[in-house]
Amino acid sequence: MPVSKRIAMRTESEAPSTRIEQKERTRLRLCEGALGLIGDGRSFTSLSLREITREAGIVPAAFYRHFSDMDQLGLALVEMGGLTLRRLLREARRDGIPPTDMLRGSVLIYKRFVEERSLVFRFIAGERGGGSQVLRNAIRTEESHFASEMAQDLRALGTLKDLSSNSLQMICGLVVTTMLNAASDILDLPKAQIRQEKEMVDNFVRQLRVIFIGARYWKEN
Amino acid sequence: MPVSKRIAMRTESEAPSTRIEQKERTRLRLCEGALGLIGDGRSFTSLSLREITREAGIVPAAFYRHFSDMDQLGLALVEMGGLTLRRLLREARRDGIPPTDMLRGSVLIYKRFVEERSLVFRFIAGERGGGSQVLRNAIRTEESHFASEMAQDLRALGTLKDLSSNSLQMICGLVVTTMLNAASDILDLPKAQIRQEKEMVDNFVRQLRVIFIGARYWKEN
DNA sequence: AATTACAGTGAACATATGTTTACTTAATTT
DNA sequence: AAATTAAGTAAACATATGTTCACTGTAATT
Repeated sequence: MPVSKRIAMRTESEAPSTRIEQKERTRLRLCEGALGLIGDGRSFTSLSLREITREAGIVPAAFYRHFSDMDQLGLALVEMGGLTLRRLLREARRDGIPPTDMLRGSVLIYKRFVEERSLVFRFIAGERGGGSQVLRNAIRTEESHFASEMAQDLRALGTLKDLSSNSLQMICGLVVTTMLNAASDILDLPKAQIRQEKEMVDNFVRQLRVIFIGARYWKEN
Repeated sequence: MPVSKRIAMRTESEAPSTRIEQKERTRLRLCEGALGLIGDGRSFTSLSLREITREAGIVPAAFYRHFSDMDQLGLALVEMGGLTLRRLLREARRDGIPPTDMLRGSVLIYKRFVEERSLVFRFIAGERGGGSQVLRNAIRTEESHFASEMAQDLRALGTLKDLSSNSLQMICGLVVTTMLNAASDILDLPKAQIRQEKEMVDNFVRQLRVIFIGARYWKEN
């Protein structure tokens, strides 16, 4: 089952391999190993150090060259999750928002985005409420950064002009949690059940619509 | 560390103990043992059968007299969670909604409710997005029942008269996920940090307000 | 060219795990 | 009162775990 039968030090046509590059590479293999196991339907907290190193193709003891602890690996994954979320916003900024039926368009883009990065989202959605205190807090921080960036973008777009930045932040927080909840739903969609899929997307779109209507009519204090 | 040093069969002043009662009792001890470990900051998926039986004061093999599987124990806990949610609504129905500042009042009641049943809510909040597929689906079902009941209650109260029951269900779904997200926040509140506590409650209240404003101005299709 | 730093090895450790099997012992049924 | 049922026991099993230690080979530094 281990995904890599590659040995670690022998640089087999992989790259010129400076030392730090090589270290980076196996560090990444550890992260991806963990994500891979999560993809098999396991929760991060239930993973053992040994299966992860097995997956990464190194010996258990070598784990400690990269992380002092499973929690540290978890934090690295949270950071990957944060980067992923930022990329979502960056791409949205670049491509602009779909001109007609903005919300539905955005939701479909988001859905695709989640599906293409299913492992990271599984991890985030999974450890957000469960896992260890440390991870939960780290994820919360990442979420709130994400919400802040989203608020900035909305400001820049001139959406919801009348809201105080405080209120805007609070609303973006609500949007973010709704998005992450939806991520979990998206990932659990039975394959090729387009009926159920339509329904889920529809529900998601309508929930966001409710939030934005609420935001438009929001009165400070 | 095991919370019960009590032996199982010897009925030591516990009760008259018919056989089924006794079985029920240790079954409960298994559930509570699991919840207890979750309370220590562990996720359900990471618990082992053996620690749970240790906690319950029985021998590992005896576990199978009650559940064929850890997943089955999980499902029992989900059911407990469902019952807990129903009780929340039942009490709300009985006591009525706080007359002034309804939302804030409800939130404070909910907060207290969550804190008093922290273990069940930790479990639900934790396994909702993570854990096994089976558990996630079971929790989803429970959530949707909860949302339905809430919708019924809102109907009976004459709130949001103009909404189709479909839309009402969708909005209650949003409220429920927001509540469960908040539950996670409530449980992670650092003890006696009333500043942070106020802020969290405030945010929660305002998010719900946004949703209900959105609901009031919602137009079908 | 000689030295050093260090990512990865391999073996050993003490413990923990899930599941099975034959058993005991008390409540229930006959 | 005797026979049956079944919750809980005790021991054994094969495997898995996290962490340690002295090691090796090579890229990097001197």
